[in-house]
Amino acid sequence: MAEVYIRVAEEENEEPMEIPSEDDGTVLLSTVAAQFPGACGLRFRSPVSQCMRGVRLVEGVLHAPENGWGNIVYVVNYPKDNKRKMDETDASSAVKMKRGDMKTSDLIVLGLPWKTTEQDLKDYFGTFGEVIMVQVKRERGGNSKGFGFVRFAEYDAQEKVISQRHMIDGRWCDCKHPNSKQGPDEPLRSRKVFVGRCTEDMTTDDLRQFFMQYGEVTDVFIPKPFRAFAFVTFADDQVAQSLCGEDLIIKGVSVHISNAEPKHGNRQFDRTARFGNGFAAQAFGGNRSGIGSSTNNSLANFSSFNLNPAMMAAALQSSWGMMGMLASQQQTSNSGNTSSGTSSNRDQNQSFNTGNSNYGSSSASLGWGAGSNSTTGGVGLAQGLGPAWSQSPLESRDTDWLFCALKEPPPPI
DNA sequence: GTTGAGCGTT
Repeated sequence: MAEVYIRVAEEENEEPMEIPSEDDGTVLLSTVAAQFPGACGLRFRSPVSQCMRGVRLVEGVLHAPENGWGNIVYVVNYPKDNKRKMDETDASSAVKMKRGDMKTSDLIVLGLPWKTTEQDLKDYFGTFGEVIMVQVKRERGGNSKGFGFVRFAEYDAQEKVISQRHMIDGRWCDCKHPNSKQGPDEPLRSRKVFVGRCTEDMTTDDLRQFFMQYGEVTDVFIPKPFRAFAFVTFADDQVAQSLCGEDLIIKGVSVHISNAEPKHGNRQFDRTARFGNGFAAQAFGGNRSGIGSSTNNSLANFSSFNLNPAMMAAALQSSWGMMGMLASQQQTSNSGNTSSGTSSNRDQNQSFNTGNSNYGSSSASLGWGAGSNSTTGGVGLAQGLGPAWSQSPLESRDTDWLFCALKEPPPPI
């Protein structure tokens, strides 16, 4: 079947965006989520019954209704009511927040393609709000280090940017508060869980799509080479904590969820991070600012039932478990390597364009940013448009998994 | 096979 586009919108009467289907006529949830971060499914209004209907979702693959996708508009589903629309996030929460918490700060952008320039970053992030500083960190020779920094004028743009992943020049990138800024602002209760007994066929996409049913997932990390565990970070620490101790079934396999221990070399939250009950957090005043932990989540009030989010989710997950049993072995390599930019290695085996020496200093920032540490003024920008680089979005750091699988050395670049 | 990358002028 030829590629078709289906029309998807955040609300029924909003302008739809066209999302491409796969060759077999299905649509990957990951494709939808790339445009609608946090999406966990689709629904549509049946032309016959006039009722909303859910689109069948199996193993992260959305299947067309009986008569094909047609020309109707599909509406994005989000976990619970966690809609991530910018206008909604703040009107309410901003009121409760203290002023000091609303200042913007520099964000580190990880996983950048080597070829990405300051201008590229400004163009991309400019769609979220006014950008007052961008930098791409470079080696002395001018080669990108694969990360950079960005700062926004508006706090809500920053929040939005942190809350999702970013496709920049063909790679998935993550924006976070840099380590240098985290310090005591790190939430005391970990939003990250350890997922033990993983199998090798679990991709970051699989885990993201699975765990998204419990709440917004902000990061998935799978060490490479395969080590049978993973880390999943949620936007909300309560969600993370509620899952600890559970044995969940993913793709037919029972995985064990437990607290993520502090990373080696990260002293910041020794001790306190392991307490899941919130005691320590409350003792210290609980709600720390900084790391965009969205506090107004709909799962929080589960305590008024005798049902915690994990229990509720356990009921909801059955389809995954069963479908996983049946389908895991026949899955073709559809979403395989769209997985995370956060779990790729950083080998430097790529063809830098060494002829490009336009970068006078290691940082070319949009220099006028208030309070930013820029020093170079804006000149770097105009020069940042380098020569045409190879357009291949796949870089060698993305394909280590492939070479592992083939048990052959990588071919020469 | 159950605890992880990379973090900012030089």
